[in-house]
Amino acid sequence: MIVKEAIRFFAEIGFEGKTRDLASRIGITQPLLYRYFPSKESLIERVYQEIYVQRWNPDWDTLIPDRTRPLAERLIEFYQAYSHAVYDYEWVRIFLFSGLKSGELNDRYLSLIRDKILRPVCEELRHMNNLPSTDTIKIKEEELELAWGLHGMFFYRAVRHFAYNMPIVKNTDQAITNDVRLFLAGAPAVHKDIVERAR
Amino acid sequence: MIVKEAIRFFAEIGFEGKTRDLASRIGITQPLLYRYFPSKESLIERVYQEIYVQRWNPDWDTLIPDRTRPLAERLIEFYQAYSHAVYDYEWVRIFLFSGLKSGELNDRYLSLIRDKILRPVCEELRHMNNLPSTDTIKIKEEELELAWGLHGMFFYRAVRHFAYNMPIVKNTDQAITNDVRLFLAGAPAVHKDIVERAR
DNA sequence: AATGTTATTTATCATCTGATAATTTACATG
DNA sequence: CATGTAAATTATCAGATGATAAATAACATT
Repeated sequence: MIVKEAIRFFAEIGFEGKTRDLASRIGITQPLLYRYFPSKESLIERVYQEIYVQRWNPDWDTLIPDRTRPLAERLIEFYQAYSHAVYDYEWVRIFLFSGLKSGELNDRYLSLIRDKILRPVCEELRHMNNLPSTDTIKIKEEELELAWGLHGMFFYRAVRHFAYNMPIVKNTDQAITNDVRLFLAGAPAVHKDIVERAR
Repeated sequence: MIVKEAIRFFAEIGFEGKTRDLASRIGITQPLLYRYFPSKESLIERVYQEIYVQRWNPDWDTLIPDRTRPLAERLIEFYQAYSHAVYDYEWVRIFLFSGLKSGELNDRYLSLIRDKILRPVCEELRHMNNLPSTDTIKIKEEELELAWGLHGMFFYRAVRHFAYNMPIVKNTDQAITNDVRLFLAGAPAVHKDIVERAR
């Protein structure tokens, strides 16, 4: 109960939220928190762990590189599934709070995004557009930045909604579909130049 | 001096930053702050004002709708110019902190983005792709959401850099150019369907 | 019901924090 | 140089805040 409410509480208020307010929300007294957690900091650590756990489904590892299916289909399926895991009030806000605080914790997760989503996307884009494989010409920063653009379309929607409190788009799945289609239709126009430039 | 350092300070620490720490940074004593500002809250208000001022250049109003030039050229010029105004440590972080805190202040600014950037972009996209004008068929939520995608590519880069502390991309102008080119090349593939669906 | 153990609350501490009052320093003006 | 005013510092306050200790309530076992 403490952890569950702490996640909600810190997501809403930020980590400067007072232990008394948290306790009052749970319906217990403030010192009771200290029977279960030695300090506020340790409770926050627990919140981090809880929040970061199980946000990546191992099935997704094989989803993006599966060339038996059209890339658009794979990316749409992936981002729709992924959105169900991370398009979430608590996750988005705690991720932002944590980033603004130190950034340490986000590093791990951003590496995951880069290695499990963006690099594979670059590889598939190369393949789709008949460009040299990433073995012969390795992925360039500028190329990865293009893929971050796709991720930005996706994640900025969550930022607008959960951090800026903008009204939610009616059909998220449709918006994701549009983003991916636009991205894949537009990528060839710039991707080739980027790879050429990299030679 | 107080305001200048307060901006830097609150951007770094967040609005929970202590007045003593701020004073110590400026090199003055904490009570002296209260000679110039009646409360911490009023100082934060001042920081808001200072930060939001002059972030929009009136010249930009006519830049995006100027059909004598190619749309790509206009959008690239706009976003490169715009990035010089807002791609900034203090602005991005205070905007995020303020959003996470209440969202009130961001509303005004997001309305500006919508009305001065995204709606014009939708109108130009309609024109470029020979779709009905926004007078006959008004801009749909889903269509605006597409344009938010472009903005997301742009702004999420700033979030990654200033909130998550990711290393900066070497050539921001090139990245913006790529984003706009990709967006304009990809938009026709989805834009028509969206407008059709709106009928 | 008696007794020991665990869970929870009440009372409290030391420190921090925004804010104010009293005092001192710096400075401008004649 | 004297004197009045503004600027800044020192000394403090009241309430908040993370954390601890002591007391009480709840509960399980016999």
